[in-house]
Parts: sequence; structure tokens; C-alpha cells
Amino acid sequence: MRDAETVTLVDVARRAGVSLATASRVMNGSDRKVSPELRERVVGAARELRYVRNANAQALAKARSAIVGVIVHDIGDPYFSEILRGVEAAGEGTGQLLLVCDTHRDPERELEYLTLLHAHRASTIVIAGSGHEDRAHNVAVGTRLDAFVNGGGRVVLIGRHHYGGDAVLPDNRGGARALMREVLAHGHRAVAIIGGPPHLTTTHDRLDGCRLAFADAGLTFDPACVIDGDFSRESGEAATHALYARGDEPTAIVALNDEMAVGALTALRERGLRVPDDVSLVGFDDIPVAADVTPALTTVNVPLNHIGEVAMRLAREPASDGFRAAHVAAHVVIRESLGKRSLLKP
Amino acid sequence: MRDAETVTLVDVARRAGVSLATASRVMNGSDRKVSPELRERVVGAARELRYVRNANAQALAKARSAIVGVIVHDIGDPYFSEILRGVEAAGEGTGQLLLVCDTHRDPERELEYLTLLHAHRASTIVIAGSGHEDRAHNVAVGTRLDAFVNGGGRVVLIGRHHYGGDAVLPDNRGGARALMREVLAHGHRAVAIIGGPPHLTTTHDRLDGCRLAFADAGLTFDPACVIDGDFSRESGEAATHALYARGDEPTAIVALNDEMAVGALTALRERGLRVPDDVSLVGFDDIPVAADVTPALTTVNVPLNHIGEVAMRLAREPASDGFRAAHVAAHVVIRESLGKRSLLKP
DNA sequence: TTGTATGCGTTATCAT
DNA sequence: ATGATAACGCATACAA
Repeated sequence: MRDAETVTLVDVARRAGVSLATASRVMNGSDRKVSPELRERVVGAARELRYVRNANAQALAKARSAIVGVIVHDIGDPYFSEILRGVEAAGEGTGQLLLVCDTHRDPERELEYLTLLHAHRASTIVIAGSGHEDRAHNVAVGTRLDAFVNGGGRVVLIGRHHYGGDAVLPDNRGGARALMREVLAHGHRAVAIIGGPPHLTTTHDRLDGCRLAFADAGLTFDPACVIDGDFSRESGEAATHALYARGDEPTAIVALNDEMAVGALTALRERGLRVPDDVSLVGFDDIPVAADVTPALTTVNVPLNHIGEVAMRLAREPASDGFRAAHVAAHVVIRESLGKRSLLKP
Repeated sequence: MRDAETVTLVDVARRAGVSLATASRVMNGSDRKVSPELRERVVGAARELRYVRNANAQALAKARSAIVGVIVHDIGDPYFSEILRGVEAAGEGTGQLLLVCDTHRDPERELEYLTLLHAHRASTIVIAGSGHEDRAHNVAVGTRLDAFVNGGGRVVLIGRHHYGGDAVLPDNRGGARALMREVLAHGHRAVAIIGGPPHLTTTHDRLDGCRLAFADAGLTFDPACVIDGDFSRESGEAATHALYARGDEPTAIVALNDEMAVGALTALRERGLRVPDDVSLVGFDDIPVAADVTPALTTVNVPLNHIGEVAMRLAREPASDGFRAAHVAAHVVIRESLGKRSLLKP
């Protein structure tokens, strides 16, 4: 294998006997302003020379790179893989490269990725992770996002964020409210909630929905019934054990996402408690695995895939003066893990 | 927010009263050839101006971009998320940007990503997905990889590929052999195997290990006991149903990865078959969920995280003349899903 | 140690 | 429709 010099557009142009400009127009320009004959010569030369375009040079010349950066909290979490799938599907064939940025739930990393994507002059930044209630962090995010937008970048947010911009908004509050109503309707009164990170807007909204359901039923909501998790499976397991360790005896456990619910299921099994006979359990999001565990999880369907698609579609539309918001409904899915309050228990 | 002109290094240099070169050395050059005083002035100016480097311009000037591309078959598959986690951990703090490319198990997309990464002048390409036994595809991959390497890129392969290069090689054959030995040792003779895509080297090697175990025990291996899946959970479920639909009555089912084993578990439950009482089930890879399902899965531990780390470490070492190969052992993990052959069954 | 000048590969603005 | 040429923002070889 010869240590071939890198082939550039100039080489292709020379070989085809045309100018650099023409070669550029054929290889990349979307214009049709080249005669079929020359076009063919250029394409042929490129193939013979095994020309591979230099995306960096293109990005420099165009002042924008064909990259869409998606910031997620955890790439291993099905919640995000599903959204990603949607984003990908909607971006198919646009020539845009999907750059997945995994923050591992570290706000600091989120900031780093924001500047990194700016540095790469990404065309769009999609923040798929939840917004924060932390003021300092929001200011930091806002500063970076403003700079990015001023530089010509597009921004799309998934979930409620403290930043003005186009957004896809799943109805976390409404979904949680409907879910909790269902739980209460099954006769449960001793309810424990495994929450997400307290500073996330998603946690906030879902918790709020739960509270509303209590109010709807004329019941008082005891904040002490909430025990925080971090939306990971492990935290769901740990929280459940902590629940019993501190003496709670819930007849129903509401996990604010499915991953934690799956963890809770493991914990309950370890404790010899049957679901839903001894205790009911519900989740949130309706990730694929929710239907596969035993018993299948009653949860709130959030159309993750769809959300990703809508986000990408918003991203492709040019920025407008006002901010577009795409609201997405969430509805309860009844499966096996929720039962009537056991009469054998107090 | 003013529609600020993009700030460049020239602006920073001017503001700091130094030359472009000096500013460049301070902001990006790894050299320490700048006096503390000037350095401080530059850093200050950059901060005041909210300077954000242009990664594309840097990449163009250096003829290489700080991007590590990792090609996976399915980003939602824990097998790959775990490897990714390892890659990320080992790449931490190197200033390299991780670019995850999801082929969705489509060989064509693999090729596209190869040229895309070449176009971006990525520093390294890590192919995390299995190699292929398809000759035409291997030639296509080889051509692209050669071009990339000739252009100065690094390549690291995970698993057995038909391409000469640094590689991380999990012992699929040995692991499968040990696993199947265990199954046979439990008295099972009517064994069904849910295989992966036939054209993947991983499938090939694991199947080979199974055959060896039969030979070790002086038993003949019936190729008809294999039913193909595609390594997805769904395919495991479908394959299991297909198994029974065609009249097989295995006392043990061996899925060539855990995802399919989980799918098989669902199918068995749907059929009212208890594991391991009615039928035993084992998987491969030991992804996190393997320990969480009921019953917990007996499987082969493949240190995914470690593999990712080693791959990244190889990537960071400069290319050598010979090809480095890092062999990684795989060992059987006994859990609940494998039992002795039921005596109640024929 | 610091500055000057050139090139990286492409796109885009002009002419022609 | 095609060609010449000036940016694009940065790194670096070389000069001072």
C-alpha cells in the first residue's frame, strides 16, 4: 500500500480538466449549474482518484459543519436510546452527522459539551436531557446557548428548560396526575414515590402531577412519602430497600421512571414481596423493557421515538422569531403490576 | 443579545496586544514557550471576548481532527453501551471527542460511516461491532480502512475482523466451549441454540465453541439444533416460539447473547414453561440485566467495559509496524437459569 | 521567547 | 455555464 498523498478537490479538478470551482459544484454544491458532460468527468475523476471530501475544510468555508449534537444524560438508558432512534430516523438522508454526547448526569459535562459543539460549529444542538431547576447552572447554559445561537446555530430542547427556544414538551405533569389517580382509584392510600434527581424539571413536573391527583381525590399529600432516586435502575433498587429499612409499608410504589421501577422490582423480589399481590408498582415512560419484566409494568407511555422525531423536525426548520413548542401527550398504560390494595394488609 | 461577529483568534491576539502565533500557542499549543505575562494577557482577552475556538479550522490546519469514531451495531444494546462506557473512561481528559456511529446492523451504513469518519479526518476509528464473514463486504471495508490509514488515521478493531490491524479479541470460542460444557454436564442432551446473524464472526466463533464442547464430551453435534436470531431481544423471543412451533422439545436453550436470552425468557413465560424447572436457559456476555431478570441468567462474562478501555488505550498508542492484539478471557458465570435436566421429561 | 508569513481544502464572489 | 481568486480561522516553519 503506497503512502498516497491525500487527494484533494484540486487533484480531481485537474484530472477532469475543469476548474476547482466546477469540481466543487459537482461534488458538493446542491446547484445544478454544471453541464452533464463536465459533471460526469468530475464524478469519474473523483472515483478514479478515490477522492474523499474534507469535512473540516467544508465546515470552515461554510462557517458551519453538518453535525447535529444531541446531549443525553445516559446513553445506556433506554429512555434516551429511544429518543435517539427517533432523532436519527428524522435526520436520515439529510447528510447530517449525529453526535451523541453523554453527560453521565453531570451538569459540568453538559456545559463542556455545549462549548465543544460550539467549537465544532455544529448546525444544531438538541438537549434531550431534562432541564434543571438550579439557577447558576441555567445561567451557564444560557450563556453558552446564546453564544451558539448568535453564531448561527439552532437549538432544540426536549422537556421543560429555563431557556427560550424551540422545544418538545411531553406532558409529564398530566401523565403523572393520571397515573396517580389510577393508583388511588385502586384503593391505595399508603403510597411511596421514588423520585428522580430533585433539581430536574422532569422530576419536578412528575411530582407535581402526583400531588394534583391527591388533591383531585381530596386527599392530603405527605411529602415524606417521596424518596429520591437518580433515574438509574440501581437507584430504584436502593431506594426501595431504603424505604423498607426506614419502616415504610406502602401498598403501592410509584417510581418516576421505568428504569427505577425495574430496580424496585428486583429489590421487592429480594425481599420476598410479590407484585402486585403484596405490593403494587408502577413506572413512567413505557420503555420497551416495561412490557417484558414480570409482572409487566403499569406505566405512563411517553412516545419517546416520536419526541425524537419531532425534535429533529423542529431542528430542520429555520429558526423563527417566536419559539415553537410541540406538546406531546402521555397516557397511562395498564398492565399487571398494579393491583387493588391487598385486603390482607392494613 | 447583539448579533455579535464571531470572535476569532486574531481578535484575541489584537486585544491582548500580541501576535496571532502567540495567541495560538497559548490557547491551543501544548508548548510552554510563552512567558507567563503574555499568556495571562491572552487568556484574559479570550475570556473577555468569549472566544470559542473553531475546531474545524484547527482540524484543517493540523490535517487531523480530535475525533474518535466508534462504530457499533446498536446503541440501545447494552453490549455496546458497556463497551462505549469503557472507551469513554479511557479517553477521558484526552480532549478527544467521542463520535458514536450506530449502523443498526446494516453493513451498508457501516461503510458509509467509514467514509464519513474519513471525511472528518477522525484521529481514530474503533469498530466495536463484530467482523463479517462476507467477502465482498470485507473488501469494501478494507478499501476504506486502507485509505483512512494511509491518510494518517488509526484503526482499532474489537472482535475478529478480516482486516490486519490492532485488535481487542474476546475469547468467544473458549467462552462458548466452557458454557456448553457446563450445560452438557448438567445432563442436557436435547439442546437448542439460538444463534446470531450467520455472517458475523462473533456468531461463528461462539457456535464453534459449542461444537467443540460436544466433541469434548464425545457427542455428535446436530447442526439442526441451531435457529438463527439477530442478537436482538425480539429475535430471541421469536426464535424461541419458532423452536416450539417446529416441534423441538429442548431441555436446555443456549442463546448466543444475553439480549436474546431475555427475549427467550419472555417467550417461555408466555408458553407457561418454568425456568429452569421445565427448561434451562443460558446466555452470553453478562450484560447488567442478566443478573436482574427472573431467574437470574447463567451466562458467560465478557468484560465489556474492560474491552472498551483496552481498545481506547490501543488507539492512543502510536501505530506500530506489527499488529497488536489484546486477548481477553471470558468465563462462565453460574446463576439460576441453568438446572439439571428435568427427570420428569423424556 | 515572539512575530511574520504561508498553507491547509473548500466555498463563494466575482468576472467572463 | 465556467473559471479565477479571495476568504474561512488556525497552526507552524522560519525569521528575528
